[in-house]
Amino acid sequence: MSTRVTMRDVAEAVGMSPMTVSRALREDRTVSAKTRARVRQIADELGYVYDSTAQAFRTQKSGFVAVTLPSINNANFAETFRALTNGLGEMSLQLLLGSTNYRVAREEELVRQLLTRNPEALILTGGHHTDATRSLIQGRGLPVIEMWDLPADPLGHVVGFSNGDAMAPIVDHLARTGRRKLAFVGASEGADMRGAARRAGVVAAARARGLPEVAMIDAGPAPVSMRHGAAAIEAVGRDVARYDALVCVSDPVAFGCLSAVQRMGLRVPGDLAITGFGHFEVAKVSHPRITTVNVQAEDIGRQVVTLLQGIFDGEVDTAMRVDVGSELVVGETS
Amino acid sequence: MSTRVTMRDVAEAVGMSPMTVSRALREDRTVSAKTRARVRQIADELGYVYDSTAQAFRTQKSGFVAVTLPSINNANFAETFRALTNGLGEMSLQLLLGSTNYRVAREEELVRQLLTRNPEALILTGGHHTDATRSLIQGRGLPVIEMWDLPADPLGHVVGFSNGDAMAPIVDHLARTGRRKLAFVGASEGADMRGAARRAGVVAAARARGLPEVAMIDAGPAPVSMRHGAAAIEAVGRDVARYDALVCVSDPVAFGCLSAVQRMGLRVPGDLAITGFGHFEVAKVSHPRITTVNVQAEDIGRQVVTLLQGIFDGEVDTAMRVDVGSELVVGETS
DNA sequence: CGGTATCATGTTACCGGTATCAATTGCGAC
DNA sequence: GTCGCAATTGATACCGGTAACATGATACCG
Repeated sequence: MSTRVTMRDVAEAVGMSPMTVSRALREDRTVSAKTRARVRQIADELGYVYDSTAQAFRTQKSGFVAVTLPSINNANFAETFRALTNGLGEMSLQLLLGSTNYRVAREEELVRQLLTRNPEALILTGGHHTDATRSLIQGRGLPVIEMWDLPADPLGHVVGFSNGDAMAPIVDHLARTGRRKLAFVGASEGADMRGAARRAGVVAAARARGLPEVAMIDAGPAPVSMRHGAAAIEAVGRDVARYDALVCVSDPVAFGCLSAVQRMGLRVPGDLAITGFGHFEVAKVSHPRITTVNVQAEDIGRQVVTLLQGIFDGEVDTAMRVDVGSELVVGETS
Repeated sequence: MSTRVTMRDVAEAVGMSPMTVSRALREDRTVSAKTRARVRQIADELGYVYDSTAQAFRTQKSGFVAVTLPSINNANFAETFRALTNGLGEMSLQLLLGSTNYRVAREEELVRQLLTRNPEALILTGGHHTDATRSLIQGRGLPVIEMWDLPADPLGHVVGFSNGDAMAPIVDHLARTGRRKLAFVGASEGADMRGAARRAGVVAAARARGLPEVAMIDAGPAPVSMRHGAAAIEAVGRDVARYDALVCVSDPVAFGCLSAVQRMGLRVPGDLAITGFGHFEVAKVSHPRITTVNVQAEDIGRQVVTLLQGIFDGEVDTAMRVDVGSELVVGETS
């Protein structure tokens, strides 16, 4: 069994102390250029691989930033994640990702697990958590950022937008173009809190505009996607024509609805308007293009990075609340 | 500064040694049930959080399995990832994810970084790597699994399918239904090796069936998705009608092509057949449904888990090669 | 030329768990 | 009561880096 190559081995080969090797490999300028080069070369020759675990242990800095996402199969979250990876990578931080499948209980378990890795910050998607999650997080000095939401009672910092408020422009737009009988298509009440907030936003906006009560079309438990939207409309059948507009919880759901409606021979937007949420690629590409709301997923990631930089540099003392906003993008389905 | 709660603190509070606390928290049956319960309770009261870093350091087992994916914004990879998360979670292993953006140079950097975390296994998507990556990996005892491909010269174990061979049934199907003038729509030569393999598979199959040379429609650098497919077809314009069939590198690209073609007023499959790859949701839901190839992304994840179990249990000595296959799914676009 | 600043390197201890082996206790059998 | 064995618990060392401080060598100053 060839035991692994450590700094000590490199040091011995170089004829210097482990400390010097450590410094050399970290580009410490107190080590002479000559020594540094020699250490590098010999480390390579021996196939030395640095042990981040030991470093994390000794320095009590893991180099990890923990992130929870409801689902990794979501273009918007993926974009945020990519922005985080890039931004934090430049700060030599590595993302430790966990996916909650839209369940707060799973989130709790995940946070528990992630915390044992001693992350330097915790980034949660959404603002709803179990009490246990909250108490797990509180009290440690750990910076916490909730994103993709603007919770009323945040755990720490917040970078997001109001899922409820974001729906008002859609309802406005539909009302202005003469639609009155709206139906909301989304997941069943329960796990997806951002979806629920959007639903509530639609209901409130419709009331404010004096529209009739919004009908609810249930697409099943979260996460809901294209096929759930299509199946929900198929279940409703041609009765769907009794609505003026389908307001969907997300673009994939909207696309599912669009396909199902087209399949029935109804015309969009002639017979029925359809709107989505999230500015997913499918909304931009589909025929007709789906009216949606752009939430600037990438910007959320970038803002989180900026915020974390400020936190690590000690420039942030109070809990920040960044509203990245959202904007209506009118397509061809309304 | 309230220094963190350690096992020693818990031990002191309980009035026992840290060793006993360690055992109690790990459900070691040599600790009496009474002691275990007391330790648990006091640990909770003190807000003790276990330190996996210390454990990883001492035991030299990180509890990590490193995974590289080309892109996390891909439903198929996401499905594999989910299967891995679930399966490995049951073995108390945590995934350490990195995304390569379809670039082998980025993969090299990523592998280097991941290896410093001392993972217990390394799972790579695809079978093409830089020489440096290969030499980084070789020689350590680390189990390596390449997935989503069947490389000729594997690094270790393999769970995947042949991207080239998977295209033959598509070409067969198109040829049988009278299509002769095929065009392949995919990323430019370069980064995406699985895409290139698919392209080569189409060219080879077309030759074998005596079809005319396959035309190439370039959708730009990888990763290519819906909008790149659409843009590529828009660039070609109505000349696209000179082809019988568009064979696309993936379902999202196929969907982009479909939309663009429909937008031009051409009929699918009347004027033109379109095929995709990957059995993405969009292929099942779009109107018309896209003919595609099902690659069983989830099964790949499950097989990798099974394989890893075998490896950790010492039941696997030789390099395994698991072909999960693929199957044509005929839709309405051909 | 002595004294001090600067640069390069070394020594020691320690981060928080756990493997290993030793010690103690409890209990039934004889 | 004593012995033997199992059931518990404890003591010690160690995993591989690096912070903090110490040391030795060299340069530079008046």
